[in-house]
Amino acid sequence: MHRRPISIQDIASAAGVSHSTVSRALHDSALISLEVRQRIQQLAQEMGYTPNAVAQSLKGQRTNTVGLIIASISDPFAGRVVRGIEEVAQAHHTSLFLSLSHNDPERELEIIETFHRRRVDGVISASAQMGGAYVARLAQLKMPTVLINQQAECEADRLHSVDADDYDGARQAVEHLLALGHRKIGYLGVGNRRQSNRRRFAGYCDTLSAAGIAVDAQWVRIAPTMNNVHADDVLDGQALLPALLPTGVTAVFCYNDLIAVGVLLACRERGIATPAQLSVVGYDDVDIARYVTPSLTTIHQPKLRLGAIAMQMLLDILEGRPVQSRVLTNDLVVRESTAAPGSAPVNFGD
Amino acid sequence: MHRRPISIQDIASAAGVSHSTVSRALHDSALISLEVRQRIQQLAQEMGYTPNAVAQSLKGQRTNTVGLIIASISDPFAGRVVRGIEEVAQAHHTSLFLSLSHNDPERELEIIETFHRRRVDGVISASAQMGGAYVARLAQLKMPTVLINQQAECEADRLHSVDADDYDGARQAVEHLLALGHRKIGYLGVGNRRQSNRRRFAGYCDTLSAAGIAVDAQWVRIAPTMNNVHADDVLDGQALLPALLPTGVTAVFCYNDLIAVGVLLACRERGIATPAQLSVVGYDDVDIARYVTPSLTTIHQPKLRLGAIAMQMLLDILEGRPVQSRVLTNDLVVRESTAAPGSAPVNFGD
DNA sequence: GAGGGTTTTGCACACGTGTGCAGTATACAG
DNA sequence: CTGTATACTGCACACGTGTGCAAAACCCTC
Repeated sequence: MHRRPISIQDIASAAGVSHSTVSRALHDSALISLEVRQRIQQLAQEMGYTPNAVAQSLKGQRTNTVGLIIASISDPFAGRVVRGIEEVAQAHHTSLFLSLSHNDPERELEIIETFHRRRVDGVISASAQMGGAYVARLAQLKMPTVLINQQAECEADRLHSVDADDYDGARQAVEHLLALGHRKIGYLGVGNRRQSNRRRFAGYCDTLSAAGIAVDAQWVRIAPTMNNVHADDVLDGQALLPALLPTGVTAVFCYNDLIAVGVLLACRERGIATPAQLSVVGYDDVDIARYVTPSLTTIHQPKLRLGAIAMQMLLDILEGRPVQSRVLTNDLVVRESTAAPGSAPVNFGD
Repeated sequence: MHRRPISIQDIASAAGVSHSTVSRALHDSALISLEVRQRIQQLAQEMGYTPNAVAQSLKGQRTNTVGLIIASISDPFAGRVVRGIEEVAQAHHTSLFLSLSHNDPERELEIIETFHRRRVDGVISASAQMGGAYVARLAQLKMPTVLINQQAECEADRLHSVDADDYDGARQAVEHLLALGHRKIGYLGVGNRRQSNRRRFAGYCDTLSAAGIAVDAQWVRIAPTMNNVHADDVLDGQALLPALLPTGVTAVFCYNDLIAVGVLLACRERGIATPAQLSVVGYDDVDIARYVTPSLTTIHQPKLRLGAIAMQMLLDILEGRPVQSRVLTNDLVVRESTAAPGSAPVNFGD
């Protein structure tokens, strides 16, 4: 029932020539007479021939295929990045293998092995976890790799990265709050994306220190590391906020927009007015940030560009062009969730 | 520089046997003596051998590869569906090719051709547009296909679908509003997803009719078809609502949650209280629905299951098992955006 | 030690495509 | 008519893997 698709051999038989001639004719090789070339091309058209990319991949050493590792596709941040990647890939006739890691190191290794089996030309990883073993294996397999938002130290020739500047983004967020007059500023982070969390937290600490404010350990809460799906970020934010309230913070800087949304929900439950009683800053500028009430002040990451540049970088590596890891800048987007500290004290508990 | 990965031939040379023996040994064939089998397996391990899936695909007629067509990855609805698909695929050692159509029929055709070139075992499409030519080509190429939320008429043997019941979902939404006491209920739809929009609209019309209410054409607005990216759904909802206000509707049923979010934003701009002055019902139950204010009453689609079942169905087709298109049921989720029609009249304009 | 049975291995081909090299046909010059 | 340059085409191999069939090696029995 599953009759196989027609091959150049079939066309060769029909045209009364050898398969070599057909192969060359379809590639418009000057070795084949114009007349024969056109006849074969038309015949191929009529017979509905589609070249077998698998065979071509086996023959040549390129598969025109790239493996993509994403932590969670439900994360709105990843969605935009993937779109940027896909657009560039499509334009260069490269197909994407999609795999979700759910921030599970074991699964990440499996995915790498699968990609290697499939002989992908390269790998793009936007999976935030990045265990050491995982990157080590990537380097060992000599698969050209571009990491997104992971700031690889360029260990190997084939390991590159494109990042948005987490440290500076955090700085902008905190300085915005300082400029509004806040002095007690909390930080809500995550435990399962250590690299970026560490950098944003460092930006937060340093900026406060530079302003002569000693960071109180009570102001900082990190979500436990068990949950790795994105939806839980909101729950985490919601669960983490109460612990922060007794400390008297008038503003909170969140690891990302979803945490911030959780904070907003928690405030709503408790009748805490935002931003009158508590200012909230997110990170990423995902779509949701514009839709919640109040709309979120946040740090905008150039997600589409992040993806597009990563893909372009990978193509450059494959073509042997010189490439250099890049760090993009983020921009503060001021919306409604931040204001000068109000007179109303935070009402914790009831 | 790009030394090729080692092959079974390399192992054969190292072990002093033929490549056939290696191939059989690695497959634990009983034809090979246990001693040789173990020796070769260990050798393969030591040499870091990874089977070449491309060659295997060429030899066998299966590639263990599935093509995935999604309208837009940024659409939170698609994200969950993809996750369901990916989970089942991963469990069955099947890799996914991801392509985004942006609801562009021309692009959809290109994608189909690419998938065919790559000899994917099957295709899953969650691209809502579905031009006729596109499905026709799929059937012509004899690629086993499962459509999600497109209710294919099972034209060919290989064309199946898994859907959530749009008509019934719309019925539930409207009956909920009727039960609350609403009589004038608007509908905000989209122009670029005709199939599902038509079905939801039909459910809306029929339910109102069954309740003895004649649908006023003024109550219905469909977003123009130019924009196909998801983010614009919110803008469309925002832009469409004003036209609806003068008609005196006390509730509006939206094609999806994003449209509904747009409606909420428009209401906020104009000082219209939701749900006191206007009840809003969405569709899909994406995460955002829980995060906006007021949280959205909506129709929950089993997105994860939709994807998982689609993938499982495709695997069944490939294994020759009998399969049947399925229609899943949706559930009404009541939240804060709906209430009995208030006394306060809608204040349109200023 | 020859014959028969069993176990183990290698040869050769297949999958579909691309390409170096040799071979054939055509044209042209001597 | 022979020799040579030129245009065109086919042979044969390669990519890496899997498999039917035959051949080789081994064991056992008479």
